[in-house]
Amino acid sequence: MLIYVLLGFLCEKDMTGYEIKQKMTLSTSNFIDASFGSIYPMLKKMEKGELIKYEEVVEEGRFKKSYGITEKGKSEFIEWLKTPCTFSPFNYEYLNKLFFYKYLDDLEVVQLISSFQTTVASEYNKLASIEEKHVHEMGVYEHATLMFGKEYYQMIMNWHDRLTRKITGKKENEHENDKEF
Amino acid sequence: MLIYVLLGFLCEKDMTGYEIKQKMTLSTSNFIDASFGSIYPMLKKMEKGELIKYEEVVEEGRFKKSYGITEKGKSEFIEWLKTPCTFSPFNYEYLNKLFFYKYLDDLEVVQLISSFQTTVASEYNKLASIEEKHVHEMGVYEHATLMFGKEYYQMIMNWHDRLTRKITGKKENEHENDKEF
DNA sequence: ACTGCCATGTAATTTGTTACATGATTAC
DNA sequence: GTAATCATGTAACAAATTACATGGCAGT
Repeated sequence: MLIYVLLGFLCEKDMTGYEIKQKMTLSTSNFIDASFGSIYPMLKKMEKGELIKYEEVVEEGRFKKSYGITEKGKSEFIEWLKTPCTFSPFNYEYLNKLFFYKYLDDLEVVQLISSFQTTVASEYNKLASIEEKHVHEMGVYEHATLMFGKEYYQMIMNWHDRLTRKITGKKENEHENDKEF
Repeated sequence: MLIYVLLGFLCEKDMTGYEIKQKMTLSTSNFIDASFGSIYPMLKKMEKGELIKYEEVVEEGRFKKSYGITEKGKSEFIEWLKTPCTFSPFNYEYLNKLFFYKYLDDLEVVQLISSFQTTVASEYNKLASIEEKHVHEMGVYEHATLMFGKEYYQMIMNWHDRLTRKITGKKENEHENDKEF
């Protein structure tokens, strides 16, 4: 979902395709790092759909297209942001969204996270039940990949718990010792 | 890399596309779970490339294509399996390979895992250095996604450590208390 | 002069998905 | 008889990649 990363970045300020790519490499390469070959055509497509607009500028003799988000783009982005994630283990959609949660209210974020936690927990349980039924017929490596899934989900749940505590703690100015997150 | 999952499954025994899909859902859906719309065309393509062959059989009045791997397919699969993974966070290639590591020697596996550990550690360090340089200009959520990456890599390293201990422990009949993996 | 970075873009290809279409068997 | 499962397949579409192509500026 490259489109939403681009919209998210353009929410903050106007940028060129090149600048967006740089920012992606720095801050989102962790879960998404598109190439120029997908960024530029996507920007063009979004411009046609009136989600973004651009000005042609010349800086230091260099030709640039400075893209900015439109009202239509902004509202479509926020709407996407508010939609709860369907979870799939190697789908970075939720990180993509979470990265931009600053554009939502704390309360809304906590609710979204909580609903996501439920989904993750149910995935964890699915794996746990597969493990229970089929461990005996599983080899070391098959079992290891299953453990990977379980540990992955567990990590996500812990990570979410810490994040939630950080958000609510920040809001209610709690005692919680949160320096560590 | 659907092709290698299919080859991997067919290494074990002859199967129909339908059976493969079932097995995937049960055992690899954790990291890959292709649809019929990709399995069947891929099987056809692999058959043309002589990586697999099939027999038409009729069982319980049902028409089936029972696919089996060829020597060419087997050697291409093993070659792929031996190639060290290029790591990318939301790329399940290494799980895909690891799932089939039973077809390699323990020694080879330990070496592959060890080389992979190095890659993961270097990714972890990349994130850590980004964090060090840019925490001050990062919002809560941006930081959270970065922490996700770090914790994810940490989890992988721990998971690999346990797996390595299990493999070497098994081989050398060590004292190690490995019941827990 | 040459290398590296800035900046944009296209074309071909890869790798899948979803939706559709068919038809047989099994269990209720 | 009808719903679920077994079994295969195609067509249209989606989302992104890699490789290629262009050109200007800045520093050595």
